[in-house]
Formats: sequence, C-alpha cells, structure tokens
Amino acid sequence: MAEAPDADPRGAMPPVVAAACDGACSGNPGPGGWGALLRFADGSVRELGGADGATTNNRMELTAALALLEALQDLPRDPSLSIRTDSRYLIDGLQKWLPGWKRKGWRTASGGTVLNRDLWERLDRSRVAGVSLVHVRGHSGDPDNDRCDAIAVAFSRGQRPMLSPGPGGSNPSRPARARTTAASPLSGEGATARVPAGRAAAAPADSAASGANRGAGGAAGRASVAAGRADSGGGVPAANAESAARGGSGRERVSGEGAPRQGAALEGVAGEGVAGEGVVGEGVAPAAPPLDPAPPALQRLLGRLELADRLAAGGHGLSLAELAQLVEMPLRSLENRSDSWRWRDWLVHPLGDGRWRLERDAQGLQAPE
Amino acid sequence: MAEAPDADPRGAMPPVVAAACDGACSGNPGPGGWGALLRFADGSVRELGGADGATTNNRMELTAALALLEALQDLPRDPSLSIRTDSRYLIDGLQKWLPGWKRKGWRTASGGTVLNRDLWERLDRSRVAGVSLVHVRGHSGDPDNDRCDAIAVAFSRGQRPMLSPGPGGSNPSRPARARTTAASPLSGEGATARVPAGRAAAAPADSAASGANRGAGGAAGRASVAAGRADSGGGVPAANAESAARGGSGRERVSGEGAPRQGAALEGVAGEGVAGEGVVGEGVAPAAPPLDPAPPALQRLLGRLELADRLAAGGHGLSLAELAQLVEMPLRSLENRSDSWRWRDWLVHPLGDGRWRLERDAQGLQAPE
RNA sequence: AGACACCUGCUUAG
DNA sequence: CTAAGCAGGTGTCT
Repeated sequence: MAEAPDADPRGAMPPVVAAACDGACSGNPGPGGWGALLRFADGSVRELGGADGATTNNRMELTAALALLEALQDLPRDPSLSIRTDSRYLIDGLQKWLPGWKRKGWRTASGGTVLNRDLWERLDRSRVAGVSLVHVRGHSGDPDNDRCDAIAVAFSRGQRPMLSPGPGGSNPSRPARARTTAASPLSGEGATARVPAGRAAAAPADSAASGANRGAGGAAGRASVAAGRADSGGGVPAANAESAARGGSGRERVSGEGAPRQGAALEGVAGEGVAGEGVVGEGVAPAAPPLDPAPPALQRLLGRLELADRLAAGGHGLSLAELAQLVEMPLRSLENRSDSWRWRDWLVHPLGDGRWRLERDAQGLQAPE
Repeated sequence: MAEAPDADPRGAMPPVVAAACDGACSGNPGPGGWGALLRFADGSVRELGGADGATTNNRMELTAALALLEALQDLPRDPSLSIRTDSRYLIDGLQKWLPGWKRKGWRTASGGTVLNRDLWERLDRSRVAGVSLVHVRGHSGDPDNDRCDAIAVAFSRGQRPMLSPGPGGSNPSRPARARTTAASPLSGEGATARVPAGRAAAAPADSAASGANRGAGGAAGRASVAAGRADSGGGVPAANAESAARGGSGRERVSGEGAPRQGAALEGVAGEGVAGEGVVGEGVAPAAPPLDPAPPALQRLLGRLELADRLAAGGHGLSLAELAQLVEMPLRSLENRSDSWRWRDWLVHPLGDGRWRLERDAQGLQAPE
C-alpha cells in the first residue's frame, strides 16, 4: 500500500516534530471553531484553523484532528511525532471505540446510533502511521494546546486570528511571496486568507449518510473554505449531515432551523493533500508509549524569550501583527491598547506610529534567602 | 404494625397532596443515597433522605419508595395522591411483576432468583390504598423529582442536605447535636432531629429478611437512622465506625457479603448522624507502580537541564505551569509554595506576580537550609 | 431484543 | 454554581 513518502517534491521540508489540535464551541451547540498546529524541526510553526456556524464541541474537536491529519499526510514526520489533544472523545473514539462501531454497525453502547459518523469515518481513513495521540489536560499548562484553544476560540467567535505560515512561509514548488507580516490583516481579510476558488471537493467519497436521527432539527449548515495559496482542494471539504439532537422527547435542538452559516478554514500557507491510509494510534506491539511531552514546548518558549531579548536589545520596533505573533496573543486582544504594558519580563512601549518596542524589565529581584 | 406509641401528637395534620421519591448511587454499585418528599395541603413540605455505604441504584430507588410509603402510612392523604418516581423498575415491579413472582416462587423470567426480594416484600406490605405510582422522566423538568434526586445525590456523596421538616416545623435549626437514634423505616432505626428520647429498643422487625439475593453484588448492609416527628422507636445504637474514605481510584467490589455497612436516614432537620460505611477490609494498599524506563530518560533529562540553564541565564520568569513542565512535577504540588525552593542545581525564586525565576546555585554541594 | 434508572470519563460553554 | 456534547459501563426487569 501506499508507501508514504513519494517522490518528495518539496525541497527540503523539515520534518514535523510536534502537533496539536483543539476545538471550541461557543454555546454548545452553537457557533464553533477549531485550531491545529504543526511544529517543524527548524523551529517554525504552521497553524490551521476554521469555523462552523452551528455545531457542537465534539464535532469541532474531531474536525481539528481531521484537518491536522490531512495536513500531516504528505509532510515528512519525525518518527516520534505525536498529536496532543485534550479530547478523550477523540482519542478513545479513534483508538478503542471505532473498531467496535464498525463491527457492530455503528451502534452506541446504549443502543443509539453513533453520532458524528461522517467525521469518524473520515478520520479513520486519514490515519497516519506511526503518529500517536497523547492526551493533555484541558486548560492547564500545555502551550501548544493553549495555542490551539486560542485559535479555536477566536474562530468560534467569528474572529480571525493570525496564523503562522510554517517553514519558509512558502512552498518550494511554487515560488510564492512570503507574506506573513506586514500588511495588517486584521481588519478585514486575512493575512493568509485570500480565497481563490472555491472549487468543489475533488473526492466526495464520504457523505455516506449517517442520517437517521431526529426528524427534528435539520442539519446545521457548515462549510469550509480553505485558503492558502492557490490550490485545489484545500483543507477540509465540507462534511455534512447530522446535527446533534438525540433521542428523547423533544428536549433539545440545535437551532430552530436553518440559518446555515458559513464556516471557514484558514491555514497559514498552503495545504492540500489527500490521502492514504495507515494507522494512527496504538497498534499492537506498542513499542512507543507516549512519553515525554515536555521538552519541545519549553524549547520553543525559550526560543521566543531569547528572541524577545534580542529584539529588545536592538531597540527594534514591531508592528502589532508581529508583536501578536511574538507574544502569542490574538491580535484582537492587543489592538486597543494604547500605553505601555507588560509581557512576561518585558515592558512593551508604544512608539507612536503604530509600532511597539520591547524593553527588558529588571523587575525587582532581590536577595533571596 | 402500627402502633403509634405515644399519644398522637398530630393535631390537625393537613393531608398529603403530592409525593415523590428517588434514589442515587455513586458508582453503581457504590455508596448510595435516597430522597423522598411529601407535599402537604397547607403548602409545607416534609423531606426524607438517607444513605447506604454500599448499594445499587435500584436498591436505593426501592428504599426511597419504602420510606415514603411508611411515612405515608399514618398521615391523612388527599384522595388523588400519587407518588412520582422515575424508576420503571419500581413501578413495574410493584404493579406487574410482583404478583407473578409471588405466584411462581420469586423466579425471574429467565430463571434466576429475583433480586432485592427483601425490599420487594416490604414494599408489598407497605402499600397504601388509593395511592398510585406515576412515572416521570428522569431528569428533565419535574421539580419534585429533581428535588428528590438532589437529596439522594447529596446523601450518596456523604453530604447532608438540609431537609424541610414538614408541617409544624419542628425544630428549625439546631445545628449539630447528634442524637441519631431511633426508628427507621427500613432497616431499623430512625431518629429525629428533635426527638430526644427514643428509648426502647424497637424490634428490628424485618431486618432479617434480606436473605439471599444478591447475585452480583449487592450485599449491602444498611442501617438507618431517622428522625421524625411521628414515630418513636429507638434503639439500635446507631453509630458505627465510619470511615469514609471512598475508594479513590480503585474499583472496589462490593464484597460478596458479610461486612455490613451502615447507612443513615434522616428526616427533617437532620442531626448529626453517622453516615457511613465502614467497611474496611484489609488495607490493600495499592502500591504505586513505579514505571520508569531508564535509558532514554537520561537523554531528555540533559535537554531539560540545559534548557533550565539558559532560562536561568536569561533571567526569564516562568509561570507555574511552565515551571511544572520543566521540573516535571505536578502543578498541584507547586501551587502552594510561596518562597524560594530548590530544584536540582537551581534555586527557584518567586517573582511576586505568580511567576518564578531560576537561579543557578553555585554551591550545590553543601547542604543548604 | 426492549425499557427505565444509576453512574464514570473527557470536553465545551454560561 | 449550572447545562450540553459524547462515549462506555452497571442495576434490573420483560
């Protein structure tokens, strides 16, 4: 079957060494967003994200993973690569429940039909060999998870966070302008977002139905648009079907009806790829337990801190977009500041022309003991 | 048998116009609780509740109904009174299965013996003419069912919710003081918060019955302490060693038999009763399995140490979460430190804003502190 | 096979 | 504090 790395057309793409994904849903059910992140060996990061106007927390969680897996599909990967997620639903579903579902006809333990079957089936098809899923706890600590959460939350609120483009900022096979900074995306369109052509999804493949539930609600609409450079089939082709609501005596429903809204998926720079198959998760002879989640994240933090130090030492002014990237905060949260503020060990001063400068803050350190 | 021992103190007791009951069981099987509620014509409410250290959801469901029926026994009732429950097991058992069981020797349709026979027999004996059982769906909506659920859940967790005393308010508040004594509807005792004296040992009446069922687990011993205005009774030295200690993570079995646990039933204001369950088997101290793959671990240790050095050299402040990641200690174990501490070759100093800074400790070889 | 209930876990929100 | 989205499981009977 598919030996993974085909003739690798991308010049010297560094391998992916870490990955994470997360979903958010504002209201649950309600408008949702997802975020994913790929960390490369050269230290660069590629971030993905998208929104859905009416969905559930779990759908977003699955969607994030799906987008990530599809992006991973044709990238070189470090053998120890694992995907960090806080969703037990995702991990258990993929690793333990899915086999049973397929065997027993997509029935839940309590008799009902398995929800989100469309996504589960696509996820199953998008598995990437050798990549394990590791669970990280919800909100405390993990920087990659936090970052994905921030992306997801931003999208779920209709905002458009800036996303890192990834290595080189462009694709070797096609010379591209590396944008990524400048331009000030914020207001309207995004830095990376220009959508060329909608294009129908090339391979429909899925849409196998799922259907069945609840006469009630009706599907919430969702659609995804991938943006990036010009390519076809972007990120996540729209999935379809199913909208929450389960059994009972008419107790819940997603939304009165319709109002399908649009969703969007953005990505730092390109992404495409389709797929093969393989297996993610634990196989049988598990030689690789998920140990060691710590170092990469800290390493990356250190990189940013040292970078900040050099920027401060050099007295360089930064645009708001650059600053947002450095401090890893949504642009939105910075844009209406007007005077000096503090970030970690630095003071950030306005330069007056819309730019900002870092200054290392000694901050009282006194004799211990 | 109903002997109302003392001079019936209820002068003009208003009739009961509504009633409900529910059971809960934390873990199933596991520690359980039950709750019941009587609504009187004058608008007042009397609430009952109790706990059992090791039981099942269905036993608690039956127990709640039993306590309710026994309380109803000698109260004036509105002719339209019905009991609201969400347990089909209770309703069907009482209304359709029980006759067949008695006729066919307490055999289940599939051959086995009927479980909880002790409770079923007592329920059968405690039927109150003219009172019907009506089914209400589990969690949504019904206020009386919700209230009973809350009482049951609270007891199942070892808490003691405040319970309305009913008409004529007895003893409104009375903190503490434990008098737990007295007669209980179910296994034997009851006590009322305010009744000072129960004396005479009331006959345990039924406790024996229980007998053999328990196919799988249910052996729960139980005892109740109740209090109530209406009866007296007394007896049974309540208490018992209570030892709480819920099985934290383990999976305990209910123990085939023996080791009777104690439960408690309260009514109205609540006294101090005991709650508990005593069981103690043998301490099965679950030794923590110290898994620790050695060889590759050192490699990443080095990475972490070097990283720490650079963070120290840069004077960077770290959040607690980041610190936890660096030193590989649970966040929990760090979060209540307030002054400097040592980790390996570094001193960790508080910066005052919730962050911490590393400082390389030169004299790491002497015993400081 | 069906029904009701009782939980456990994770996440998402207000 | 509350509630929803999701799963797996037991308690019990027919």
